[in-house]
Amino acid sequence: MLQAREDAIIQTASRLLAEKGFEAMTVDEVAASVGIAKASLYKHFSSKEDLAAAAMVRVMQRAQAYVRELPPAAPMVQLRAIARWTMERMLRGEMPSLPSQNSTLRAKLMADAAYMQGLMEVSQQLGAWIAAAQTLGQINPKLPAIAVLYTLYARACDPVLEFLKMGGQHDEAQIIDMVMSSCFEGLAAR
Amino acid sequence: MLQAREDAIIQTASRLLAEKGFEAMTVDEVAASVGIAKASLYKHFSSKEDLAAAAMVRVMQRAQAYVRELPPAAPMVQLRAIARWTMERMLRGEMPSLPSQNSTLRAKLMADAAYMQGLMEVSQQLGAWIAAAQTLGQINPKLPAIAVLYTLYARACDPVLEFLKMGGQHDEAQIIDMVMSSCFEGLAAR
DNA sequence: GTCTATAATCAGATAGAC
DNA sequence: GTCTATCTGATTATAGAC
Repeated sequence: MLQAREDAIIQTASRLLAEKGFEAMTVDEVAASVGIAKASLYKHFSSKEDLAAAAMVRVMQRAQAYVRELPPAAPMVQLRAIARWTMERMLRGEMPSLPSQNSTLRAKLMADAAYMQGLMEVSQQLGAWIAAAQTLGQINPKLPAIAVLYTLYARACDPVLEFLKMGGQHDEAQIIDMVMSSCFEGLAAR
Repeated sequence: MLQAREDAIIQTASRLLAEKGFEAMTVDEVAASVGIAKASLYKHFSSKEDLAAAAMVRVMQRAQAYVRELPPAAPMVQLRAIARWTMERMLRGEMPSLPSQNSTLRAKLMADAAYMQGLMEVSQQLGAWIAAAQTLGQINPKLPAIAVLYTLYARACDPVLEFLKMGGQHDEAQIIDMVMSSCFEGLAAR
């Protein structure tokens, strides 16, 4: 039940981080939303940064699990699946994207073994699929693999998703299809 | 000279907004960086939000001027030019992208005549070029024009640019070429 | 472990002299 | 218009009872 409580805290923090970002999210708010006192939250996480880091670790572990459990398929299929999964998470407010600027928070993550292991494993698997897809002539071989990797990661904080959602003209499935198309097929006609 | 001072303040704020975001940027910091006292800054801008809004207005007016002064060319050429200009600004730290979450700041911008006029004019011009390019079969006609527009706007805060820059493996021109390629031609090989 | 209450700090905004 | 000094409120974090 301690584990369950911590999970509830992380889940709430994750949602608020996705909605408002690290600076705008307050610890009071997280505690109130979970339904506990702030001091109780601090028994679980020793700082706001620790809490945010825990949220990042959790989403990274989810990504790790997703990548591991993908059924065997062509590399391009895997890459598309990852992009889709990432965008689904984001549209559901489950993607706690941190400001890429906050250096102390980033330093904390870079020192976190669980986070780094997840990041490494996911990046290596994606890197292998990207290289394979390029060899097969399915991914543009002129793009450095690192640029492809970052482009896929960037789907986790693509503002196009929320702008289109706010517009209210399309449902989530349509929005994801559109961004999938512009990401893989590009804006230019084929 | 009052105008010049205000310009200096806005320029500094713009840079800091690009570097750290609205929440992390402090008014103390802006004032110190300009070389004036905080109270003096408040004689020019009545709140931190006003200051950020002024920075957004300025960049919007720059975009407006850029679009207006583009020499006549095929619509696809214009769209590519805009995307490139946007990314150049961003890489130079001159693109004060606001967190899309801050609602009071967004409300302020939506109520700002100068900002809205710039946004409207730019959006209408881009919309016309997008429609023309689709008619010519140069932009994917299956993508709604609004999705294309948002995708172009999103280049102003694309994290791929700064990640690749941080990597240090490529210079700015190469980075922009890569992101231009993934944006217009897509990740998939042609 | 949870709570109430409080300390400590930081940042936005202002007062008032010059 | 600029400054120094200060106010005010919000927020992170902790103390100490239960």
